[in-house]
Amino acid sequence: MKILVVDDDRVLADLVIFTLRRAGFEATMANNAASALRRWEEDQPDLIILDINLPGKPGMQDGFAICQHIRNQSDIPIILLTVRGDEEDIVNGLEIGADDYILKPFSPRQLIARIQAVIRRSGNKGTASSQPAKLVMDGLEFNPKLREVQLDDGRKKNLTPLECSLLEALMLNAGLVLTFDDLISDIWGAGGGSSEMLRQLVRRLRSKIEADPTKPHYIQNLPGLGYSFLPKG
Amino acid sequence: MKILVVDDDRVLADLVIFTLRRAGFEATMANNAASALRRWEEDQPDLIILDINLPGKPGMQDGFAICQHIRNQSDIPIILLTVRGDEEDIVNGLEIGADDYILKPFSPRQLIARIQAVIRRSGNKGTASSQPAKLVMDGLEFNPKLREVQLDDGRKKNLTPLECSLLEALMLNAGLVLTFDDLISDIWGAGGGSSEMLRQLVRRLRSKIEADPTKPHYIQNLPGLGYSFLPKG
DNA sequence: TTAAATTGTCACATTTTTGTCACACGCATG
DNA sequence: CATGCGTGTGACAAAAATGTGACAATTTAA
Repeated sequence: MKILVVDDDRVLADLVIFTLRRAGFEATMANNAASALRRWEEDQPDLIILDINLPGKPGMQDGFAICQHIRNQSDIPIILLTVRGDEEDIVNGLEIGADDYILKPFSPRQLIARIQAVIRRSGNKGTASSQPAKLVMDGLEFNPKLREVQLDDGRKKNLTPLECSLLEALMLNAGLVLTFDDLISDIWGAGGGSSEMLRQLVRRLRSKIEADPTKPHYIQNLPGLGYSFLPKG
Repeated sequence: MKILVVDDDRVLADLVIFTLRRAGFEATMANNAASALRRWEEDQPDLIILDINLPGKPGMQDGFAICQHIRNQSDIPIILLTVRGDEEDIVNGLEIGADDYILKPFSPRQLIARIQAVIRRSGNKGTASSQPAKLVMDGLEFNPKLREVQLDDGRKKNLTPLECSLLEALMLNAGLVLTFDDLISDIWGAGGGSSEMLRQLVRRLRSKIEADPTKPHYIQNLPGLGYSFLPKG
């Protein structure tokens, strides 16, 4: 999975690149519009992270223009970087075809979560190597591709797309606590979702994978914190 | 852990540096805005302590501007230094992204405690793969991230958010005496809390981590002084 | 199109956490 | 001994967080 980071702020771009590489992505960088377009054509990335405030010559290419240009040629996922407060930019960006946005400042974990959410939503067309075919933990076999789980008693259940996202997020971070906000932005992406929706989703997933949803074995709640998959590890 | 101290008052800055180094941190200093920005880029500190009253040329960079600039580029923790009374500055500072503030004058212990609190809060947010930090003392393992303690007999207990704050404050200052007021303002923040609430909290925490809450081993009371975690050492 | 599956919303039950009150206990002092 | 002070304890109420069921809205498939 190759990712192109476009940002005129080298420090921030470096930080993003570092985070991406640590998370196992290939990452390249462009610091201005011209270089961005060149990289886009030469490197053929699978995803683009684009600073919307990219400065351009008057009337010439800036972040929006790049976004539009690329969107006209491909449906490659685009994630916008923008500073808190420029809500207008976000709306514009999403309208011309960006897939998600991230507010600066952001935490590395947020960044990775968003990227994976976007990749998942846009259908995993990339190399299939990024995700393991099957997640198996404590008797629970989960096949995200088939959206199917096999319980420890052998029964199989089909999951809905959202249930899948949730279980995937939880199992990929098994033993750690994911906050409500982590999960919400992971599952529904920018701005979407609510804690109410998450609670329902958790309920529905539990009813499918837990032997007794009243006393959850896999998905546990840490009051005031969030949810965790097999917190004991 | 590298810390950058930005303050135009050299005497105070020296005192802070001295305190930090004694506590095992690397520390560098900047006495004006320009130097602060240079250090920020060159030294790549992990945390910044910033005097909000930093004088700047009219219309040019002062403490706020630096805070904002840095925050736009990174989510590095920023702690503001401000004199008692300038509550407005605090609000402004926190709004543009500072993580905490310390009122001057402050005790060295307070300073270290705040720094560790901020590090704990903002650190560990990193990749989901990072190991949760653990505090281990005299057979008691405390994982603030999971809000969980493991007793010396292997049993695990989940702590509530407030219980966590209390245990955190106590363990980070193990061997020292924390007064009621120290603990109250640490747990409930300025203005909140009461000694009654603290006594209840201590009771509830003891009932979870002490083998015999009647004869507390970890959390001891020093009549007239406050509480202390393992006062003997 | 209908019907089924999926997702979202609302009202309310249940549980967990936190705060408040009343009182007991030890201890020092007059 | 009585009194006051600081602290520990238990019971209970208030508040917050989470779980649940019913049903509406939406999407999907036939």
